[in-house]
Amino acid sequence: MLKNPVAMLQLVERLGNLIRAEMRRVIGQEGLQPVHLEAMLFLNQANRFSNTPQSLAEFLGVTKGTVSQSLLLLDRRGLIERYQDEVDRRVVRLRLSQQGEEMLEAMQPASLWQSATRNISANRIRNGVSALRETLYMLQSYNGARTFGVCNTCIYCQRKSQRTHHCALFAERLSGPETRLVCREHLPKSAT
Amino acid sequence: MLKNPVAMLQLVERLGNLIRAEMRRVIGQEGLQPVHLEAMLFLNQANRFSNTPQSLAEFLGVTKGTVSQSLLLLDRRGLIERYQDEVDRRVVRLRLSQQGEEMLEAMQPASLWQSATRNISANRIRNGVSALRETLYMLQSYNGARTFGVCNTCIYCQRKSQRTHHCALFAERLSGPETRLVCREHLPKSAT
DNA sequence: TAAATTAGTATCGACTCGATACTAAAAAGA
DNA sequence: TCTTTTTAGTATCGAGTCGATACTAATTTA
Repeated sequence: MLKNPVAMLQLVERLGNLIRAEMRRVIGQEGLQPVHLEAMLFLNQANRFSNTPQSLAEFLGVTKGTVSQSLLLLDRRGLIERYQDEVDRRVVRLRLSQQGEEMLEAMQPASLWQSATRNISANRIRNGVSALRETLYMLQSYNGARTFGVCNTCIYCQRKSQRTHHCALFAERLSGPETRLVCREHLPKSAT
Repeated sequence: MLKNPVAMLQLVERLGNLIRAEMRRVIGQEGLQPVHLEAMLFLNQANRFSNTPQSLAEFLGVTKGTVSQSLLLLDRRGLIERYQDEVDRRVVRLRLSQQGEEMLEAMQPASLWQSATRNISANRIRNGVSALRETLYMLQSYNGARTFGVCNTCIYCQRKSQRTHHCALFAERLSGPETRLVCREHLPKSAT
C-alpha cells in the first residue's frame, strides 16, 4: 500500500478535471462541450487509418451511438467534414473543415499549461512524463484499450531510409509527416 | 516552445479521460455518473469548514445550481445527508451517509491504478508527483481557484504540540485526523 | 432599519451518454 | 453461389449534466 502512487492518481484526476473545466469555459463560448474539443483534437492528430467514427469512439471511451450524436453536431456547425470511404462503403471518413482547423488554431489549449510548467526543471518533467506514459500503457493494456500512439513508438513501424517509413501492419508506405500522427492500431514497442 | 510539457499535458488529459471512462463504467452500474463519484470522494475528504454545496461547486468547477441538482440525486439515493448549519442558517452541511461510505469502500477506485504503477521506480513517481503538484498549484493560482489541500501544506496551520494543531485562519483547534482532510481555505506554503 | 450580499433551490433548454433497435455493406460459411 | 454473420454507422428514448436565469431566505453592511 504505497502512498505516492495514490497521490499521483489524485493529482492526475484533479488536473484532468481542471483541464476539463477550463475546456468548458473556453469552448462553451462557442456553444460546444468539452467532448467536442477532444474530438476535434483527435481528428487533428489521427492518421488515415484512424479518422473514423468507430476509432473516435474508442479514443473517447464512449459508444458509437454517442459519438454519432456528437459528430452530427460538429457537422451542423461546419467544423468537420464527413465523406464515404472509397473501398469499404460502410465506413465514414472524418476530417476537420477549414473552419474547424481555424477554431483549433485560435484556441491554443496548451498555452496556460505552458506557463504553469515554466519553472519546473526539465529533469523532473522528463521523469514525470516517463512515469505517466508507462502508467498509461499499463492501464490501457489492462482493459484491452488501444494506445493511440505515433509511429515511431510502434512495433509495426519500419524505417526504410532517411525519410521513408513502412507500416508492417497495413503494408503501406508512410511519409515523414504521417509518422507523427496517431494510429488506432498502434502497438507500443516497450509492451512486455 | 518546449515539447515535454505538451507531452505531459496530453498524458494527463488522456489519463484523466481514461479514469473518467473507468469511473463511468464502474459507477454506471449504480445508475450514477462520474461527477457523483467525484462529489462523494470530495465529501469523504472535506473538513468541517468545507462540507457545503458551495465548496463542492468550487471543487468541481461547476455552478452552484448544477451542484444542487447532483446533490438532489445523491440525497434521493440515500448516499448523502444534508443538515442545516447551527449558526448560519443559510448554509447546508453535507456528509456521506452510512450507505454512501459503504459504496465508496466497496468501489476501491484506486486499485487498478495501484497495479498499473507497480513497476515504476519510486524515484520517477516522486519526481512525477512533484512536477504535477507544482503544475496544479500554478494552474490554480492563475484562475484564482482554490487549492483544496490538507493542513500540513497550509500556511495557516500551526503545530502546537505533538498532536495538537491550530488553524490561524479559523482560529480553532484541530485534531490530528482533521489535519489530514482537505480545506477550501487552504493556501499552499510554497506559494511564491 | 433598509439595502446589499450570500447560500441555496427551481426551472428551462441544449447536450451527453448508454441502451436498444435499426440499415446497409462486407466477410465468412455452407 | 447463396445464406448467415459480422461490422460501421445512424436513429430514438430516457435520465442526467450543465449554464443561465430567476427566485427565497438568512446574514451583513450601510
